[in-house]
Amino acid sequence: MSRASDRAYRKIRSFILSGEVRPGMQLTEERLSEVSGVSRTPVRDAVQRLENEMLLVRSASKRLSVADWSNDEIDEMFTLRGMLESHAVERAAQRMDAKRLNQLREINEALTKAIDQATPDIATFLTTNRQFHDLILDCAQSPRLSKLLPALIEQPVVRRTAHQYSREDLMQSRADHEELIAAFTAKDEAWASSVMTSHIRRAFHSFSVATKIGVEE
Amino acid sequence: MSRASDRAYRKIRSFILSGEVRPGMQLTEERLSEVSGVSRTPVRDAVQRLENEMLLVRSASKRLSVADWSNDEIDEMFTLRGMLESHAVERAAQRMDAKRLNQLREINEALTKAIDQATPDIATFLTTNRQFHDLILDCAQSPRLSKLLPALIEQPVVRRTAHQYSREDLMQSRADHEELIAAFTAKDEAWASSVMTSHIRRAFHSFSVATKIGVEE
DNA sequence: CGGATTGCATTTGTATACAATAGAATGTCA
DNA sequence: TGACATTCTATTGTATACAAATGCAATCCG
Repeated sequence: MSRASDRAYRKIRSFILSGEVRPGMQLTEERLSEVSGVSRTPVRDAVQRLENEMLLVRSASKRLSVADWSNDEIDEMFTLRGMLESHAVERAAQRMDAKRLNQLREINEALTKAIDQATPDIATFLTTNRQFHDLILDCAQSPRLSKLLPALIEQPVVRRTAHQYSREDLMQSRADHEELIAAFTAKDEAWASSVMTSHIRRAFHSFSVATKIGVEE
Repeated sequence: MSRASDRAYRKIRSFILSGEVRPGMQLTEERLSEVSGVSRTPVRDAVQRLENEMLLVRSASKRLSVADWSNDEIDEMFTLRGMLESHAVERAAQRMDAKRLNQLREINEALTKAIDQATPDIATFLTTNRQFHDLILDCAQSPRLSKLLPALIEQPVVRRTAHQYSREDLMQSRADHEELIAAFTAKDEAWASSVMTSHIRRAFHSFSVATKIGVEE
């Protein structure tokens, strides 16, 4: 059986990622403990984790609310993610082995199946896409990156706009993954790194178009 | 009066940074609560913060110990710090104002005084150096960077070897700061960014020499 | 003798009661 | 009426007791 603090963490996190609780909304620890069915102690653990991921924020008076990001913060989030994932992919290229390379290929095949349909299966796309990035992160063998990156990758704003992505966006993602695999096969760190940089920035562009933000009017 | 969890955090943190508790050393929450004079509840808060900064780690069985980093992890820590501080300095260059520019100049004058002596005042050097980087971080106006960077900057391994830095290292740091100020004055982000990149990498080199690590034998 | 197993001691995890504090509401007086 | 002080209330912070889990060592059995 999992720990109560983990259950609370997952529950609150899913509320935020799904958009069930809106950015800026005020929360109380007691309310969260009711919702997640555990006492305030493990809730406080969970809340602190979510604060560190910047999904929750505390006002000056320690009151709790769901984070509400400015366009500048979202832009920077993608920038940082680009820098760190490019770095991760360099490390991964140096440490890649045949077994994991095959796993990457399998994951990307699953991803291909998900989008090669009349109506792309976005949920599966998101899951397999995440698996792909997670496996790379695993290959990078860096505890620090493994701690920092997930908080930049899993974001409510991204999650909520995913279903608006065009087929071209999804196809391009798949192609990027293919190229990454090629770079890994060639053990070419610089190639892998540059592909990842554009992969992430392109994701930001798709996101911007989907949400109409990031374009000065 | 500060909160108990903050007092515990500062106390435990100072033990780690000063080297009073050694890397790899096992700790218990109860022992820490005795040492810091508060109950286990705020100690757990403090410990979670320190875990996030990777100064403390938990084993698979949730037992607590002081982090002990490999050379690879230290190298990467400097790499990440270089990437993030270079990014911070770009943002800062765009947002710099006259008042803060003057503050930077004052801080660097204080730093100069600290090292222009028969025996350089390392403690003051560390303090003012930190002030310099903190003020830049403040100018960058990025909550995310403000959360991530301090954990990369304040590190026990660095702190403990600081007194071994040569006068040349200290003078070079001062010169880097001067150049950063010049870049800020010229509002030249790229200049500022590149200076910061070498500034951090040079710091890693000084550190490596001081500790004899990072050199394959 | 080696390896699994059980029981005990240590340590972490959780619930709950209470203390401290910040915000809101109410009252008071010029 | 409006600014200020004063309760009152809602919320977070802390201590403590107890539950669960983990490591360790003695024990048992092959």
